[in-house]
Amino acid sequence: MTDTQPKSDLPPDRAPRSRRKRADEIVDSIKRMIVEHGLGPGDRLPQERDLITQFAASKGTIREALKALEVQGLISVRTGPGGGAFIERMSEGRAMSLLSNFLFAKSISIAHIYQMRRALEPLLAASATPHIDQAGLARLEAIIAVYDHEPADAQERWTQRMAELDFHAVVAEYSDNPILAFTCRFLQRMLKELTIAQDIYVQPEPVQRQSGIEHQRDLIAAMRRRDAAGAAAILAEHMAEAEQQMLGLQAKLSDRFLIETDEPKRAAARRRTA
Amino acid sequence: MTDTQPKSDLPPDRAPRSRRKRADEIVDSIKRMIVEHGLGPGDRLPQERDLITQFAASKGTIREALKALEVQGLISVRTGPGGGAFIERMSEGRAMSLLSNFLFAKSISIAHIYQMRRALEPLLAASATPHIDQAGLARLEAIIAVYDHEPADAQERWTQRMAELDFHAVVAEYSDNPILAFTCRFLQRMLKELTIAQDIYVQPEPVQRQSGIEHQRDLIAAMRRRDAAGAAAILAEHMAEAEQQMLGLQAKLSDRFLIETDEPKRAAARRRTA
DNA sequence: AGATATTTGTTCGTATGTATT
DNA sequence: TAATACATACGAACAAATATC
Repeated sequence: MTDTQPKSDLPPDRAPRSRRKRADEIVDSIKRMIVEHGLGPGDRLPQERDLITQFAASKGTIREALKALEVQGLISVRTGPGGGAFIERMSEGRAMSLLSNFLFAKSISIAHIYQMRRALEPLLAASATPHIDQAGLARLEAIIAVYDHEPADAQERWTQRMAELDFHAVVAEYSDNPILAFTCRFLQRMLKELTIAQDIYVQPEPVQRQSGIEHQRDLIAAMRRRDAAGAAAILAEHMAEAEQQMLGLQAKLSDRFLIETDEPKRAAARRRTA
Repeated sequence: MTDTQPKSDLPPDRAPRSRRKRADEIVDSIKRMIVEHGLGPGDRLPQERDLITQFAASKGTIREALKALEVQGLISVRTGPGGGAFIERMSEGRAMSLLSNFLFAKSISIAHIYQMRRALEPLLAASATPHIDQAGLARLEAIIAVYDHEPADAQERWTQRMAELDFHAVVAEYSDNPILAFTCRFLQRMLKELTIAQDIYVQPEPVQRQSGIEHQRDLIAAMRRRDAAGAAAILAEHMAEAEQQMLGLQAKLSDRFLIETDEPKRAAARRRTA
């Protein structure tokens, strides 16, 4: 146990051919310090001054290390008396952004996303069914109200499509499976960000509104009577339908594409330089 | 747990309560610069000196910004002539580490992971079936060879369990769905890191080896004849069986737990300080 | 192989900004 | 308002790494 075997598990990534940077060592040391002292969210790290003496490093190096921890969502730093670095609980939004950075390079399609949603959203609904409360059901009904009528203009159409995704996000809040909930919400976010999806969403009736609403009302009813299997079945059908419609509309628009944020600009820039 | 802040309403995520840091502004500017110039992996950013003049910032501030980008896996920095900051393609390992940081706080159980694996691994196998080649099938067979016999000792038992997970990781390599592949491999990694799973893996016969191997050989055969549906069905059965066995063994050992890396140490530290 | 030029890495001193009291 | 305690930012100098000749 005490022998430090390479274990062949650690270096799957890149060979650290260059010497370890001091700031990175300090990052690891601070991480160790956190777990060894059992620090949790809200607890404060030693202040810069003390870290400087403790690690015998300069201000700049310590700041780099703290910056690294901040980007990872592990700490946040405040100025003023009583300020300093505080342990944070990483927000879901940050985790998703970081993950988006990774998937940025890969080509993600509507088909990829719906392949997963079709499998996972039913599970999500089932796992939320035992835990959702009256307040949650009321929130779902309130969201449906956003799109239970014909949109007046493109702006409202967009709002309705986003609300439809929010519906599923609320369901995720009541799941007892954190990793399932995260994955589903991430997929929902991808749909919001995917440019091709955005193009689809502004099309007239990107999804059969009536049919979708019926499914969602059925889902609420199933959850209310704590029918997990029924909830899953309803969502399976709902997802299959949504997938068909999205793919159908996609066929009319484009073929391939990349993820969200800035890809179109990037592609355009590439074309310019070519 | 002890979320001391009443905080009531507004700030759900991005609360610009404190003034924006200069380094963060520069991070965003550099990101914009990257997409606007259509920079891809391997391309170089301006050197520190130029960034300093360009943003009218000090060296320390620029370095903080670069460190932030580095942690996000967007760039890597090299010294020496021709050195500088280069655009990187974020590695899967880094993405998983970042995601682990997020899920660290939440309690993840074997049941949570297998609930997802049961749904996703069959999809994965199906999506890999049309694309896997002879080399891939050979790799799968080679991995099976690692555990097609009784383990001699605890060390080999562990090695066999890891190889079993690697089997599925190889399948993931041939999927055409990047996000599905990533998710499955992440779940596999969680199983490697979960302490409770580690405890289970050193138990004698944590998984019925014979049955598992049969499934995997069947899977290879199905893939070889390009039978995606068959592959999915085999994996569905395999996962259901594995889940039952893991949960059964878990019941004999523990009840709840947290994720890998340092949680045990942290829990121990808490106990010490208490 | 060794010297050199280039570029990042680290340190120190100092000044400014910001939140608490 | 002022004093205090902390992070934030600047600039100059020096140290270390590495590609090239």
